[in-house]
Amino acid sequence: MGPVKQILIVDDEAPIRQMIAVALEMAGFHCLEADNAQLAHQMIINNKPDMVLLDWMMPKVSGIELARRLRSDEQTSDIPIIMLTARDDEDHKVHGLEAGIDDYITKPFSPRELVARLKSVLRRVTPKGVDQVVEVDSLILDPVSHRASADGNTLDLGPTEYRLLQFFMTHQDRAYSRTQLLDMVWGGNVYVEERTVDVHIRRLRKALGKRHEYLIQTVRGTGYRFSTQKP
Amino acid sequence: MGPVKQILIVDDEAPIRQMIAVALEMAGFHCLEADNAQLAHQMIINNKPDMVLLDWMMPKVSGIELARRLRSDEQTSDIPIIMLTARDDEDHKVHGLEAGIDDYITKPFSPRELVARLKSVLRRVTPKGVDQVVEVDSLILDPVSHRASADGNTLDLGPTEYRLLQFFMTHQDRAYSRTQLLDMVWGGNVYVEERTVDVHIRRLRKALGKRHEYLIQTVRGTGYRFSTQKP
DNA sequence: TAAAATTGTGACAGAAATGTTACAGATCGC
DNA sequence: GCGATCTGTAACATTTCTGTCACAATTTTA
Repeated sequence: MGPVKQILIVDDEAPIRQMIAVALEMAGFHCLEADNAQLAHQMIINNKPDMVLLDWMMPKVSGIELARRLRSDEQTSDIPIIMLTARDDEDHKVHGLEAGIDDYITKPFSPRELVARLKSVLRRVTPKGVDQVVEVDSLILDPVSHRASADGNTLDLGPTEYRLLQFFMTHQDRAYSRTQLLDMVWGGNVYVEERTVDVHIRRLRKALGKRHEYLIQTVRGTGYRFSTQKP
Repeated sequence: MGPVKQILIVDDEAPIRQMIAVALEMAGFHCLEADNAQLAHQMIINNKPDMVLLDWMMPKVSGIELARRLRSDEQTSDIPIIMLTARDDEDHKVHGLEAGIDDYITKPFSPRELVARLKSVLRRVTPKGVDQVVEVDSLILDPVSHRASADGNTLDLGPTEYRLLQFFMTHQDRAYSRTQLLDMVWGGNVYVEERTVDVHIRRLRKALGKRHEYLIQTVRGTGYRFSTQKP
């Protein structure tokens, strides 16, 4: 077991912070606490915690705002973030994903659940900020210029295909159901047939070409997965 | 649609147990019952249920005490617990939180409420808690990427074979009858010939290959068992 | 040892899931 | 308004999976 992980808890309500802190300490983590975003930012820069637990709703600077700032700063863009959110709001989830949130926990949650999710995220340290160029097997996605290219050639993708590819490239090695993809890529509250996902998958595969289409794998009975490891 | 969830109901009053059991069976769960903590503990170790419904007040060993024991044992610390409590006592809730209770239901409650809470907890806990990578003798099952591999090569499994393997890998060293397997892996309310299990076992063994097929052992007259220990 | 259970195995047809194509309406820049 | 894209669906084509059956192989029983 590696060194003790430092977790920064950011929430303006002291009781919640403490409850979380107790649970985490019992699970063998080391906790830092901050009751506002400014202080949190300071502590993050000074202490470089291994993860930040961030309350969505906070006075002044909101959690999501802080998340954006952390992501846009080279120095802090690697640190995984778990968002604590009071409502089960799909819109928020989508925005959160864009801001590079690694996971969500909806209040109320049990300490055990928190610890489990936290461990899961730590295990999967995918320190890719959202605004970072992602490269996979000479497939390059540049969110800044909003273009994807393979072997130097720009891919001709529609907006949806681009978002789909972006989502996949930042969430590799994980199987997603059609519903999840609709949630994450289309945005939760649209009603679209599940089969529509298949069609877009097909378009994306076609655009990727023979050389790269293997990256998008179908997981029969479940959905799809993006992985460099061949099926 | 995963395997059917097994719920253990622990309460010393038989009518309450039955009422709960009926409600849960109707909702598609599979129920086990225990009328005291000792028996419950035994059943939990033997059957590894997906969740425990635990009455707070019981003769001899109380519910909260059993919860603590379950939590402190590595083997059972993952199993979610919902506490059935007669009074709406805040103190208890706090103690319960520390003991890792996942939710509370205050008696009297409606069956619908119970099922709703139970599903909610399963939804929250199951994906992350159970989504642990399982590894057995260089056989790896990763529920997140929904992939099983042996010696680095992905196994080619159909959905049912995958679920079967997943069930076995998380329920090792215990023999299951064909009926039980149909309940757990197929889902209780389908009518399928028992021999069908044999066929899937055969397919799974084939997919595992010579090197690993020994893991699935035939228990003549009973069913099958998954174990690294040769018979 | 023969008969009876029990389990292993291969084949197959129907079912289910996914791939693929075509198309009509929507959207957008001009 | 107009052409070019892009989208979501429906319809049809393919692939893959499933449950059974019939028969073989193995173990138990008598």
